[in-house]
Amino acid sequence: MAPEEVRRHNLTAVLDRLHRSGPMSRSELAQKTGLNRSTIADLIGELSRLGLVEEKPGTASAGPGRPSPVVSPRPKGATVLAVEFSVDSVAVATVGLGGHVYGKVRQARARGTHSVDETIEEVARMARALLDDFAEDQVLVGMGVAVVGVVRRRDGFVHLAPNLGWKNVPLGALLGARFGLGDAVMAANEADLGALAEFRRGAGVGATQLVYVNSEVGIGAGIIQDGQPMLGAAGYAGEAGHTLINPDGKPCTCGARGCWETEAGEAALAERAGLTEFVGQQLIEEITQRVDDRDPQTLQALQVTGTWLGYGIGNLINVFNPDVVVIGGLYQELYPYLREPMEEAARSVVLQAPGEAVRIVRGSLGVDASLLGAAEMALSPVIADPAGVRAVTPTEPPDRVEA
Amino acid sequence: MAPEEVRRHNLTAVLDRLHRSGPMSRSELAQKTGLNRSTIADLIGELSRLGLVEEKPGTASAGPGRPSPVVSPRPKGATVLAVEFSVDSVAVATVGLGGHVYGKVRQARARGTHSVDETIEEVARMARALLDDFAEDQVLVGMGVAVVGVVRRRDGFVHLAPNLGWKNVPLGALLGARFGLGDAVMAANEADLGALAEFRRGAGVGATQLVYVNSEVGIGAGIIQDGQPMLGAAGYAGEAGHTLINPDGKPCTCGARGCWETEAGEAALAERAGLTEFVGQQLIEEITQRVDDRDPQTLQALQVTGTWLGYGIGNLINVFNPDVVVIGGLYQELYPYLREPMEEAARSVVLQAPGEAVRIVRGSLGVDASLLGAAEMALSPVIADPAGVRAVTPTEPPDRVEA
DNA sequence: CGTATTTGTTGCGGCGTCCAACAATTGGGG
DNA sequence: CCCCAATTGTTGGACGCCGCAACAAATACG
Repeated sequence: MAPEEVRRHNLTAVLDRLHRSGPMSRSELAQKTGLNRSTIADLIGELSRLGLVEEKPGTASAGPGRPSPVVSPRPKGATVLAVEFSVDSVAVATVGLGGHVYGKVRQARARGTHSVDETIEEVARMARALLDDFAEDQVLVGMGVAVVGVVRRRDGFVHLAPNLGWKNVPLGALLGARFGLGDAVMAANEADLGALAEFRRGAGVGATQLVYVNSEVGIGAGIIQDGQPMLGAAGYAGEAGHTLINPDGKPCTCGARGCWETEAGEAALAERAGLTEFVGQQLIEEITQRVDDRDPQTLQALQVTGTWLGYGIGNLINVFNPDVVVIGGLYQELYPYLREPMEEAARSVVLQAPGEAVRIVRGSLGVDASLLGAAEMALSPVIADPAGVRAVTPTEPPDRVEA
Repeated sequence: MAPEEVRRHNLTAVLDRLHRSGPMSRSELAQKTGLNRSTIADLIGELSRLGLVEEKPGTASAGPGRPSPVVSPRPKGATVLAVEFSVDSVAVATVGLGGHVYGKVRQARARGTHSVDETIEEVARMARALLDDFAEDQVLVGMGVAVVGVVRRRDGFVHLAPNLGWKNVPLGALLGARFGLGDAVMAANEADLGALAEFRRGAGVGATQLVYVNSEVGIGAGIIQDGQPMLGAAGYAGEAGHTLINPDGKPCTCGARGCWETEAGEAALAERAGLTEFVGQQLIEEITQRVDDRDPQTLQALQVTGTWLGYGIGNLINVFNPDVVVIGGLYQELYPYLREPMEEAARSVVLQAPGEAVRIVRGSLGVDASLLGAAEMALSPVIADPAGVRAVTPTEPPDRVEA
């Protein structure tokens, strides 16, 4: 490890703290990082010159002593485009260092197959409005993409996204080309990014081992292991929705039978509730309505589905020994109704030791978890090498098509 | 990161390479670590003064140029006691840096409850013979312990070890006190350590994401994630044997029903084969015999058990996206018979993407995997801080009891 | 208003790595 | 047999980065 690597390491340590925990006094930074006051001063100076942090004179004063200036991450210094391709919507946001959201657009779409090209053009239109709002000195550094499907981390290759009708789509490369961002595009699975977001800015802050359970049409899991996303050998880890949990179960879209998601997924819930004509948000609303009316079939459906959900969660707890399990996706909204059977079922599976320390909680970022996770992912190279920040200038998106 | 931490980091980088990959020329070390020739010379000098490596003059000469001396890890410089408390045996070994095994003793025991104190005394007797063989200048640095049960990593507290009849035993502290090793004792689960050993010195060398499936009485998994053992929040990760895989299955010792190990474990196999009076090695031998005789019930039992084994492995592949799955424990020996149904069942569960790159292989370390893993674990503090090595002197174990 | 306390600032020293020049050693070609 | 190219250990010096200690600045409290 060369001296310059040490420098990078320490710049990262400081910036990472600010990015995660927000504004902080210089002296606090020195304490937390264990670095000397003079070193911190020097590091802050460099980060400030790079435009990644800014200092406001001594706003923080508690007790006697010279007031310490407060250092804040500077969102304009490094902003990313976050994009989410979800089951029934597409979303774009601009997010800066420290997690500041400049703007966010979500566009509902019918479920089913969508052309890749048209979808990208739609994203381009949505992004244009957000990019137009950029300040003069605002620096764009890349793009993060969340996809509801199996995505290879390395290059953003979409192996399979049944809910979009995509197969073997080099999405990362396509977006990079379309926006003129080259390889400053990172893509990953929705659940993995939801996990990252809830871990960084949501219900899982402070966890060391986090399991995020994302339910949309299918069920996916995202895992944070020792503070780092667990990617697997090729970035495909977390496909817990297709673990076998009931050999006598229903056939699954994946070709197997009795997968967790065939028992605990949205379709299973809808079928048990006799509401197969509804999907997504409408299904949620319909169910909520019927719960209020104390409809027995709906209550029973929630009971059964919650139980299956809990079995699968129990399995994940035994395997990962997490301190937090976060329920994300659709079921966030049904959490109050699913909670009891889910927790009971999980308890029935979980061994005593891993069961003692775990909390099962509802996600706190709502539908935007994956989108925010995509932003976090795209910001990570900046934090890993603050001095290496390169601004990218997107090619001008096309003018809006006039009617 | 202070300068002294940089030094430690680089010492670790060099020693770790030697420990894992064995003897290596100086120039090769420089290449692999990216450090300068002069820096390498300095680091080797320090490690040599610490007694952790030794140089033999230019044995390695390929092509023109000045021959580069070969640097080797020096096992005597840091040796550990490795102990394994398994289902039907206790084992002790002395292992030095680089993985050199000085001696190894395994003592078969009947299954069932064993007194903690007597077991520790037995280990002390076994260890004595090995310690007597120590050379004058051989340095003992600690003890690593593998336990067939649920063990808390931090302090070696045995939460539950049904196969030994132990519950809430502060094993780490007891062993530390008995041997006068204080807190230089580390304990962990058998499967976790089997994973570590196969990853470092067995069938999983070179993997990035490894899943080790250990079958003794129950089934446990050990996971290597990005080259590091995955421990979970409290060190209990990997209890895959108690994941629900068949809701209509048999009751499990854990209180639940349809756990993976009730379907794919040793007891299930024995029952299907009609050999419930045999356990462990005897069961293996009996089965092997009957397979040679083409006994239909045995063949069928292997077919069914292999299938269940494969389902669970498939689940793990979907969740972890490993590049290697290593079959360890009892089933290593039945691997040839289990392989086909296992692989077919796994394939039926695994998604295409994570299934493409994975290899399912038989462990190559045999019954000693966990024991060797315990040694690797106990050696890890030396590698993490080579300059901080402290020799420990075990209290003289009691004289052998004369008959 | 003075004192204790905390923290930024500054100059210096130390540690650890890199660099460049040189020496050592070997293989191969004439 | 000798010379040259290639590779690598060795050595002294330079550089980068951090820690330290003394000092200055700014605040709370009595």
